[in-house]
Amino acid sequence: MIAPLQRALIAAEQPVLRAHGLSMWGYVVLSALDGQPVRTQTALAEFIGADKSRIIGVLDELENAGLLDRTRDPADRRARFVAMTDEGRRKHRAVQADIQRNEERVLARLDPADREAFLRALATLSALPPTDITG
Amino acid sequence: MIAPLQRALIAAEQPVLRAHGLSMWGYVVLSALDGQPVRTQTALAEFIGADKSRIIGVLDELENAGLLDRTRDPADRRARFVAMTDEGRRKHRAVQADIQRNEERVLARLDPADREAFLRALATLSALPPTDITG
DNA sequence: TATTGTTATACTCTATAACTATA
DNA sequence: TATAGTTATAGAGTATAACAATA
Repeated sequence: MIAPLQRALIAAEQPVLRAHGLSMWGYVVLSALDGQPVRTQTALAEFIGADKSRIIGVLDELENAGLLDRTRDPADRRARFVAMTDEGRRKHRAVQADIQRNEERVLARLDPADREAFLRALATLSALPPTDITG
Repeated sequence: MIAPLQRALIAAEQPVLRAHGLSMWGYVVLSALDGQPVRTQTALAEFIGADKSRIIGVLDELENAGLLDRTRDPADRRARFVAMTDEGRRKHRAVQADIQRNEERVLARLDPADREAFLRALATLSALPPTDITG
């Protein structure tokens, strides 16, 4: 049941992201940086369930677009501190608002009590460490 | 929230499927055939959200393993009627039982009311035509 | 020697376009 | 001419391994 739902939700996000000039991974990265920045790209990649080599092109694009900054950690010049810029925060909020507007429309299909429980359950399950699910 | 949950659930299914000698798509096809067989492979592919060319190798494997039959429709010799064999049904039930046992364990994290509402909401949303979600 | 970020390479998946056989 | 199934090819996405800089 989750698979077709996710497929449809991704399809719904696509035109919104395109309108904002963002890739799916770009949005995922910005979402991960929302709130707290991150000390290493490796940690960022692991957090979003991607390989460290996979996000480099994404970070390049986001940096070129002025949506985030990569600054070397003076204490360990190997590491690159990654943080959103103000423009990145604005962009992320705008995209998120567009996406959530559509999600609201979809969630309106549920009766209010189920909707609350659904989101609560989803939050609980998605926050579990993957090993708790794989066993 | 759905993306990481699905990733973890797929990771959990992988060893179970491997133990039964089934691929992910193989399991999806068997699940789709559970209950009613299908008159054409194209319809089957569309039903599971795949391209018709993508499931051919899967159908070959399942047929070679004796889990399904492909018989030509006498009324239209282009079409191939696809149906599970008894062994296919047994295999599907066995795999499904293993997978659901793990899902039960995960769902036990939710309190019973949320769990019921979660499954009900998921059934509602996953049954929507994709266009209802994309808008 | 180990780790961070990067690049290069290979591999897997998937989509698209031909091809056949039937209609 | 159109459709069902199949095959072949190309493209995207992903993982793996090698590399340079720093620790």
